[in-house]
Amino acid sequence: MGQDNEMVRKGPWTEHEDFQLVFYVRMFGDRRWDFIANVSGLKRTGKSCRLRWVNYLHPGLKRGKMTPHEERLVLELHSKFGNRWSKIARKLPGRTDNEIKNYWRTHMRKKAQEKKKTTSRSQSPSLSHCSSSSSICTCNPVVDSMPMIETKERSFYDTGGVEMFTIMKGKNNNNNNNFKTSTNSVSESTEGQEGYYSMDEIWKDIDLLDDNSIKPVFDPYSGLTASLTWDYCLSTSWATDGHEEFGKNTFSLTSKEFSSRLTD
DNA sequence: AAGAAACCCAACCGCATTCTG
DNA sequence: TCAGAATGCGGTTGGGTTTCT
Repeated sequence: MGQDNEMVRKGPWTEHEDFQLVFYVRMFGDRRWDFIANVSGLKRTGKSCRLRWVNYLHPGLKRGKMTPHEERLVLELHSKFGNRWSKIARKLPGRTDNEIKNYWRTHMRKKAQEKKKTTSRSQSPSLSHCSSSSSICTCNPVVDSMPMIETKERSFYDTGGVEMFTIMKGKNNNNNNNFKTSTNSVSESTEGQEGYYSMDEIWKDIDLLDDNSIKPVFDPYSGLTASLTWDYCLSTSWATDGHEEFGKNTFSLTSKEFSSRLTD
């Protein structure tokens, strides 16, 4: 948290920041956020990086409207768990707690209230237990039968952290397929706009990093296609004196340096 | 057509929990 | 075992967009 004293960027993320974050998460996994924040050269807190990743950049995220099924599930799960958004999100693959939370605030709460009203009016006991209140039982076989291991459950967002790095170090990246699980466009509204670099494209580029020994990286800002060998990254002192030192020496780049260094 | 209201969602904040040395 | 750091979570805010009047 030493970076708190430095100039810390806040507010909306730029595409270049996104690209950089994805790159470094891909390299180091999505665990050590302060470390990633440091080595990436992003002037963001680890917390901010994590949030951006979890809520926007994660490859498995669904985008777009909730399906009726998801909608129903949210309603039912909320009746079971209350405002435990992360818990609810785990049952809705591709949806984030933030997304569900926002969705609930706008759509569902209103619906639930309406439902409650109509229920109380019509005095229908069969529906009353599934209203917006945080009652305990769902009585819903769909919800209740869904597999969820409470404790050791692996987070949807977890891409593997150091484990993944180990795999990459062995240059066997087959396991990384699960890293890119979605071809959904991240931003439907901006898709196709000129100059907009969608997450699809970012992922496509980053995916290429896995496929070739010389890895092309397209920097949306510089417009350069750079090449970076993993050997270059991995031949440094990663495994010896701790990640931080490695990171400072090798990856502490500003945005511009980031793209230009890659072309070397 | 313009202003107001409602909606949507990304991002921040603070607190709680877990991890690590 | 304990303190500090890191991470996770839920609540809230603010700005952009869409819909309504």
